Amino acid sequence: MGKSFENVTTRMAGDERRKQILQVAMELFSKNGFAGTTTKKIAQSAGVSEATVFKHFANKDALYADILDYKACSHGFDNPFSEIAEELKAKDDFGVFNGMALNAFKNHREDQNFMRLLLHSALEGHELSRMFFESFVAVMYDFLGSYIKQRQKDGAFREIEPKIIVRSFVGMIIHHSLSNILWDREQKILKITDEDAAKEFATILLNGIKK
Amino acid sequence: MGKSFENVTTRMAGDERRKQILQVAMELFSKNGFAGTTTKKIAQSAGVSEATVFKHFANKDALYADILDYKACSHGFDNPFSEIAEELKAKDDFGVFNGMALNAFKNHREDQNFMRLLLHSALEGHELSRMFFESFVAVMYDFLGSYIKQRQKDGAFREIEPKIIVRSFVGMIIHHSLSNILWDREQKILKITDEDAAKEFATILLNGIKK
DNA sequence: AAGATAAGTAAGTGCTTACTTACTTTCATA
DNA sequence: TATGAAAGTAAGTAAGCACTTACTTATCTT
Repeated sequence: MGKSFENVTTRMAGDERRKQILQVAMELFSKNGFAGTTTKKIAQSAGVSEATVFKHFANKDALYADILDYKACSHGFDNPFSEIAEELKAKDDFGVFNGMALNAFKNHREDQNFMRLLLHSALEGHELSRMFFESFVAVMYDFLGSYIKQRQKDGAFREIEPKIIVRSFVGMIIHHSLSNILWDREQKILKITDEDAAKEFATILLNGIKK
Repeated sequence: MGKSFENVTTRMAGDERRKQILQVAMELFSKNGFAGTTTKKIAQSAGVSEATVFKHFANKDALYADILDYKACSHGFDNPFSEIAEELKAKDDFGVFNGMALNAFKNHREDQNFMRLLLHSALEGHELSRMFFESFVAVMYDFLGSYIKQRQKDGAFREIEPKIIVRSFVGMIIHHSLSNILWDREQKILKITDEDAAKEFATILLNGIKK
């Protein structure tokens, strides 16, 4: 008795197991960093032997790198502007900035592990960090920067270097999310809904740069 | 020949050696994190044997913990408002926010290793993170928050929850420093002097919250 | 039902890790 | 100038690391 329960087959299809290992590996890497996470722990958390982990991934580095692909394809760093396409077209400035912030807060909240992983990889100087930066951050600076430039031409915003404006706004957003993830999980310092935070940040920024 | 040079005594007084080991250890921990830094590397970087490191520190954990004491006591998280006391008294709003930003940028620039160490410790859930948060961040939110509240009473600022304003401004500052330390060391995305950045951030924020 | 293929593992490999032991060298002071 | 304490080390140790080998099971195909 009992034995039969322990003996239930846990064999999975290759793709399924791969995904499962990636999932638990991301959680561990996000908690303990690359060097702080052992392949043994990953295997244990996934409920397989270490050898199985190395059947699915050439080595620890490849496993780490594949997390990025996995994230990029599944949830994806899809264009953060697809969600605010209408506002952009309509030049609804509040809609644009408010929407961006709301979207970011939602993603950060749902993907705290990935946020932590990105920070770890930035500190460790891992390539993941550079890839994310180039394929996401730089693109966002360009895109939002060019929207701001257009609105300056329209006479809606003051003539400030657009990238400074982007940095200001991104700073508000990232710092707010990081505060909630890293330092003030219980929101002792500032308790506020995502909606209110987005509204306030967008308002402060837009008043700060309007003509 | 040569021998005599290699033989020059490098023996140090105990306290001196201790400090030197702490110094190189902090650099390594800030680069590679706790798990990513080996006691062997620390010893090599300090130019002593591993055994010597363990003569001075009971174990790797104690060495890490002592770095925090060392930093907390030496530079200390001293009050960030002592440098802008005059501006605060004169209610020179631009002076206050510009001065805070400039001060922060200077500290972050001079102490990149400590910034990185703080981030590592936040991710690893180390006590250093909590200590820093309570003795520095929380205090700053209170202090700057109460200045803002006063200026709202004076009719200078709009009635926004002061802590949201603090978060906005701190976000701009921290994110700018972190960008320069972690993601964009060569300032490919945004090249700007500390002075200009402080001025622009202060201007955007003050226009964003003024009545 | 047989054979091919893929999922999975027990038991290693050589290397690195944090840490120790047993010893030598330096140097201030009596 | 002899001595004792402190600075320093060479050469370990056991445990842990990423990764491999040689093998066993399960499942799908024909």
